[in-house]
Amino acid sequence: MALRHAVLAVLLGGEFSGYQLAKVFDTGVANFWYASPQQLYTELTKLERAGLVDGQLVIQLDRPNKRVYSVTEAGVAELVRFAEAEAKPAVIRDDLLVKVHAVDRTDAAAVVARLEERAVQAAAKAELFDGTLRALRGDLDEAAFLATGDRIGPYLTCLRGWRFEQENLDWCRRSAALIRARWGAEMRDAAAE
Amino acid sequence: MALRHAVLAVLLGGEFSGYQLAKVFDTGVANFWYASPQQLYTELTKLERAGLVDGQLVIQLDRPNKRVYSVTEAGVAELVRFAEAEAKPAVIRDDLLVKVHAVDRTDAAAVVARLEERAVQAAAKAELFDGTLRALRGDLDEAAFLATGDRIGPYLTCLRGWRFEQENLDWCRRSAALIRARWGAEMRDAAAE
DNA sequence: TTCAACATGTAATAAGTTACATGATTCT
DNA sequence: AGAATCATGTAACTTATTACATGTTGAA
Repeated sequence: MALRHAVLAVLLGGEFSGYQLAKVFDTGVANFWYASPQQLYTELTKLERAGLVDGQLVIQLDRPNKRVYSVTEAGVAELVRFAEAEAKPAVIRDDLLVKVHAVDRTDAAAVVARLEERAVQAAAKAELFDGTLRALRGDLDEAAFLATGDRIGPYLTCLRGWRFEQENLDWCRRSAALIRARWGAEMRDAAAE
Repeated sequence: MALRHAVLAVLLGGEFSGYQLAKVFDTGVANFWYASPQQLYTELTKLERAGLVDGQLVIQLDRPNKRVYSVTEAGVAELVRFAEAEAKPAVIRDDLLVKVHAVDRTDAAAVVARLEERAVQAAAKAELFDGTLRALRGDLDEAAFLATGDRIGPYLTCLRGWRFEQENLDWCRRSAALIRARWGAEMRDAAAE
């Protein structure tokens, strides 16, 4: 009963097939929800049976046919109910932070490597979100778009995702540098062995 | 096989009972992992059977007895293996951002209310983490602590959590103000009905 | 004596992940 | 002919959530 609303919220932005949705959810939809393709296919089936979305077969000549979904009136009503309910605290589960938390007793060189990998990913995501924000704004500047644009919801969530990834990048770099500074000698010793 | 490492990482900081751990995980352990008490009790049982933690009964006169756990050598070895494995992308699932994403088609007043609730929670958490950071630093300033303190891992993760909550607070406030500005008239109309 | 905090679990259900399966179409 | 992308699912398994269940101790 949770993925359901995330899917409905994304489908407000237009018609999507399961495959297209899977790509959107794979990047984490501006960092607020992640779902696997398998989850999406089953969820779309459930949503359609519940009458919250409407699926239409699209015949394609240049590639395999697909089924695209759009939100029904009942689906919008469900989103309204959801908006009024209390928001649960966000669920965050991050492997990398567990590794950093334990760094003093494990393997500093390995943790630094993981931080650097994540930094690269964070930079890529920040740039991706930046592009999305520009596309949503169009010709308008941010203030004008937020005052007059037709859908500010996706813009606000994307802004949050963008800032999150920028902070992530900054934190990964600083943490890696600090760990290097403390375990530099040992890391060189280990490399020399 | 995921909560396991988060529990081990926290237990590196000392002995904890299931009940104490539950309180730590309830705040999200500096925003990198959330787990319910039920999960923790079952996980601790599994960890002890696997020999990764060691449980000791503590007789208490002033309150019910408890069982406190500490990480064994095998537990530390498991954390080292974990540190070297690739970090999975973080899982984030946030109800509130779904509500905001859909705000243009749902109930702006309700979403603003949820944003304000979250802002209060974020401010409280930021302050909590700030206190934790100060306690970890002791008399030292941040640079000195990071250079010479005996465990910087928990400090770095707490720093991340602190920044995250500050950003959260800022985003909630700005988003609420923007939504109010756009739907102010309608929100007043609805309130007047 | 009732409430809050301390303390620990089990069972049923829901959700999410991983592995398995298939097939079309385009490009090299 | 083989790889990449598009496209959609099912089944088995692992995790997480929710509901249930119990009991101690201290303070109001």
